[in-house]
Amino acid sequence: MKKIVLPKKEDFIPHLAYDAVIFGFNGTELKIVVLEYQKTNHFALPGGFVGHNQNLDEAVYQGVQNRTGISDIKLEQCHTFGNPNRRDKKVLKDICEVHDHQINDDHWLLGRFISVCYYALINFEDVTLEPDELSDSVGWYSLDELPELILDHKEMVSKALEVLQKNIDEKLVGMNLLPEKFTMKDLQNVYESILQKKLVRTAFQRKILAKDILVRHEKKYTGKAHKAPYLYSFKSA
Amino acid sequence: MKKIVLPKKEDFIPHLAYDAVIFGFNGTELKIVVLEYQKTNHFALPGGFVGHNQNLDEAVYQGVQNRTGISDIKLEQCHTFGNPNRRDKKVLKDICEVHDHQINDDHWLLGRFISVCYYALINFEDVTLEPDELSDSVGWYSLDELPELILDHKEMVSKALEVLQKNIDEKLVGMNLLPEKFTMKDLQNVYESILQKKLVRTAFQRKILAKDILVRHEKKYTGKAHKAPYLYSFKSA
DNA sequence: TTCTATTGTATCATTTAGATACAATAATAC
DNA sequence: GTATTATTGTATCTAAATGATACAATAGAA
Repeated sequence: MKKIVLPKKEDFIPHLAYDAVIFGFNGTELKIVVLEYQKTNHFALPGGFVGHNQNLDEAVYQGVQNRTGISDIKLEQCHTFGNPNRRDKKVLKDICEVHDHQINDDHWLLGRFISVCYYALINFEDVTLEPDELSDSVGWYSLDELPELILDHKEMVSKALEVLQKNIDEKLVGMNLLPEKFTMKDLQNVYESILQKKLVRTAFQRKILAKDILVRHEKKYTGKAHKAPYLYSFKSA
Repeated sequence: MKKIVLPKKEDFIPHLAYDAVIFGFNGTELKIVVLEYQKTNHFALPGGFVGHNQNLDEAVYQGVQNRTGISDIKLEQCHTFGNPNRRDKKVLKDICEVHDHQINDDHWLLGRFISVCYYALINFEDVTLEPDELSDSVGWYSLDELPELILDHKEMVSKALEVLQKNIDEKLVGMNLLPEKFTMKDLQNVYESILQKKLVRTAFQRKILAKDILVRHEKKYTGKAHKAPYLYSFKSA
C-alpha cells in the first residue's frame, strides 16, 4: 500500500474547506460524483482546502478540474456550512488507519472546519474520474441511490440541488450538462432530472423555443421508426 | 479618546469573518445599517468574527443582536466572498491611527479574510443602534443614498438585496420588517421597496389575500378623509 | 403500402396577472 | 345635515402564460 501524504497545514487557510456537488447527466439521469473509501465504508463529496493567497472560487475550480479532468466547468456557490458539530474525528482516523498511517487527535485535519459548498455542472461524457490520495475509488451515483455520506454531505447535496433548481431557467444549466448538440428531448430530460418531476412536452418545447437561446441544426437519425428530432445547440452569446 | 481594544486573534477562527446587511423598514423606505468611521471617512457594514467553537449562524445572530438591541431577527446567508484581493490594509490602519493606536503591518486583522455575508431583517421601530469599539457612529441609509463602502461591501449589499428579492414570496419577509399589525399598503410598500418597482395595488391585494397568511383585525383610523384600511397580522404558524 | 412511435406545431381550455370600474367610507368643507 | 375628496376593498374585464388535446409529418419496420 502506497504511503499517504496528507495536505500540509501551513499551505492552507486553517479551519476552512470547500466541498463540491459535481453534477453530470448521462443522457437519462442526473448523477453526482462520490468518493469511496471502501475499506472503511465511508463515502464523501470531493472537497479540498483554500491556499493562503488563492481565490476561493479558483480553489474549487482547480479541485473539480483535477478530479474530473474537465476544464469547462460551471460553478455556483450554494451555501457555507458552519456548524461546529460538523466534524467527526473517527472518519478520518478510520481512513488513515487502513493506510497504516497514524494521526494524532490534535491533528489540524481533525479540527473544526467551516465548509463552502458549491455545485459544479460538467459534461458527463468527457470525464475521467481521479480518486485522491486517500480514496480507493470514485464513482457516479444517482440522487436516489446515494450511499450514506459522511458529516453533513447529504445536506450539501440537498442544498446544491435546491440551488440548481432555483437557477434552472436563469443560468441555462443545460449548456454545461449536455454535449454540443442535443435534441429537445435530451434537454427536457435534463430539466426533469433536476426538477424531479415530469414536464408537459409541448409546453416545454414552446417555452424553450420562445426563450430564443437555441440554434436548430440538422435532424438526428437514430434508426428508430419515427420522425427524427432536430438537433440543437445553445446560441453562443 | 478612549483606548481601543482590538479583538484577540486567539479567540476567533483566523482569516474568517462575517458581514451583515441589516435591513429595516421605516414605513416608507428600506434602509440598511452602516457603520461610520467619520474621521477617516470610511463606511462599512457591521461584521465580526466566529469563535473557535461557535456556530457560524450563531455568531452572526449575536453580532446583529448586539448592534441593534433586537432579538427577533430573521437571518439568511447570501454568499461567501473569497477573493484574496478583498483586503485593504490602509482602511484599518487609518481607523487605528485616529485612535492613536499603532498596528503592525503583519497584524492578523490586516491579513486575508474570507467573509460570509448574511442579510438580517429587523423591526426598525425597536432598534437602538450601537456603534462598536472603532466606529464613531452608526446610521440607517437608504439603498439609493449609500455612501461609498470599504472593500467589497457594496457588492455584499447588492448580493443581499438580490437574495432577498428571490426569497420575498417564499420566506414571508414582511413578518420581520413590519410591526405586529400593519395595513395592506404597508405590506405593499415593503414589497415595492425590496423589488424596487411599483406593483399593481389590486393585483397585489388579491395575491396576498389568496396566500391565506394574514389575519384581518380592526380598522385603522388615521384621521384622513377616506375609507379606513383594515389592519392585518401574519397568521402565527 | 400499411403500421407504429415520436416529433413539431396548432388550437383549445384554464389559470394567472394587469387594467378598469365602482361601491363603501372617513373625514372635511359647506 | 349634505356634498366633496381620497383611499380602500372587491368585482369584472382583458391579456398573457401555461396545461391539455389534437393532428399532420415522418423514419423506419412489418
